[in-house]
Amino acid sequence: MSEPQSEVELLQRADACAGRTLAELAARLGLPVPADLSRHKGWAGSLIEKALGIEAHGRSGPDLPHLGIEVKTIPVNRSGKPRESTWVCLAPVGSFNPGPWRTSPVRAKLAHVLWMPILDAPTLAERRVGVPLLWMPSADEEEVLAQDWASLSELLAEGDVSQWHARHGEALQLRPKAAAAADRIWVVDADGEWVRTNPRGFYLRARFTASILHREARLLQP
DNA sequence: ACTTGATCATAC
DNA sequence: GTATGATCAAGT
Repeated sequence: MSEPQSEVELLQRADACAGRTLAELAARLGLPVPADLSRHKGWAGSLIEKALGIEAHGRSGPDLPHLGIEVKTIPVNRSGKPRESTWVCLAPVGSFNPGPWRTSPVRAKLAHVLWMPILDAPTLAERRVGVPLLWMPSADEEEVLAQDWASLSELLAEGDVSQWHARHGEALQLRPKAAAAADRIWVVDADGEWVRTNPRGFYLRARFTASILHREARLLQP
């Protein structure tokens, strides 16, 4: 399958996934379904990418560079509420000039997102794809994100690593992002000293993505 | 129940 | 090590 060449083609493929179980999509692609995600955390996301004809991995930037669209699966419960926060990108650390929201890596990631809800079920194989939603931040959403970016990027630039925790931010938050808690990077702290801390990344809070998905009244087609 | 910190696999 | 894809599991 070639990559979707237009937004319409992408959305047609996405709609074709709606209502299908992960087992059905995997079978069509000749892929095994793991018993659970504990050691295959990105499996559903990769499965959906393959189902949409997106060439997985090997490139950075949006999933569809030509269309400028990022595809994200999001696990939701039976009520349609997100079960998890959403990974955005690695956070720049150390002394740097926090640029404006407009040119930030967070905005680059979130400018256009095709949300693919994955509805919870007793087993992984039985989970179904919900109704896809192509999202662009509204003016209000963008303002919230811009403000979070301003405050969080300032914290990062200041170098006070004790403040690099998950409790800041209304929509965006900072969280550790590494293979293990022991992973360390070097940064210049607020006193100009080199210190070691763990890498951080930006995540979207579940509250925020819940408000996005709320636009789609029915997450599962009849 | 929900949030925060920790973790898993794979490609390059 | 960085970036892709995320969820797990401890803490509150």
